[in-house]
Amino acid sequence: MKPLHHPSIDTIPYTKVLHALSEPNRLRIIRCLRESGENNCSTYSLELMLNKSTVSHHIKILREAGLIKGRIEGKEHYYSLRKDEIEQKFPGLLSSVFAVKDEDL
Amino acid sequence: MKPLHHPSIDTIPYTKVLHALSEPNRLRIIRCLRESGENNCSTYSLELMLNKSTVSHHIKILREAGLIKGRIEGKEHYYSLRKDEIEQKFPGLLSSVFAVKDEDL
DNA sequence: CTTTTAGTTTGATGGTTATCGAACTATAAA
DNA sequence: TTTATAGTTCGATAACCATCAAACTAAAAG
Repeated sequence: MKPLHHPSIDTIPYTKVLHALSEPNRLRIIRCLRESGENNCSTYSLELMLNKSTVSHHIKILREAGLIKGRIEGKEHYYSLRKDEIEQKFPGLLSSVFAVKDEDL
Repeated sequence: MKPLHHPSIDTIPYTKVLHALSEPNRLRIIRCLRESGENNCSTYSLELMLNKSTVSHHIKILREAGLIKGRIEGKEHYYSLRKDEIEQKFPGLLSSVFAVKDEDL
């Protein structure tokens, strides 16, 4: 069980964050995390109707872009938004993401 | 000389806009347009050290994502930001783009 | 200990993208 | 009319990406 790596926000280019957010399923994951605070992968496999390996892939990209952080509890992985850090480094970005209407994704 | 097509902002998904902005050279073009108001392609060929066909490609993606509009004058094409429309549809997004420091792109 | 459950990793596939050079179009200049 | 200039389009290439299934890892349940 290797621990999850969470990059320092300072090392992450803005374009990398935008790229992570520019995939519709990943954007849905981020928006879902705002509502629920914390979720695990099986939640998204169900909600997005994606294979679990695909979800794992998207989660990894979001994590490496500094957008989410993970916590392992038993055999479940829980993820949450790195809200304050992102807001500190890239002010207004997450507000913009959450302001968008579902039908405009 | 077929006229340039500018899609209505209402037809453009947020993820498409993010994707257009997630490429560093395209993001530089957008940020440059904020400063200068209007520019043509040769400006960017020089500034970004890219082949003119590559610049043309990026400009097209930005235009089709609803971010810029073009005006043809003689043999030069001038581009400008669709600032107000974007701000109306996706509030805060452009502010976030302009708030980023050059070294964090 | 065996089985189930949650998730990652790997390999493959089909699609997309950034880049360039060459050919093309259209306007302006000589 | 010939030439130069600004930009688009096309074709090719190499890299990247979203997706899935299969194999793997680790923890919980039986």
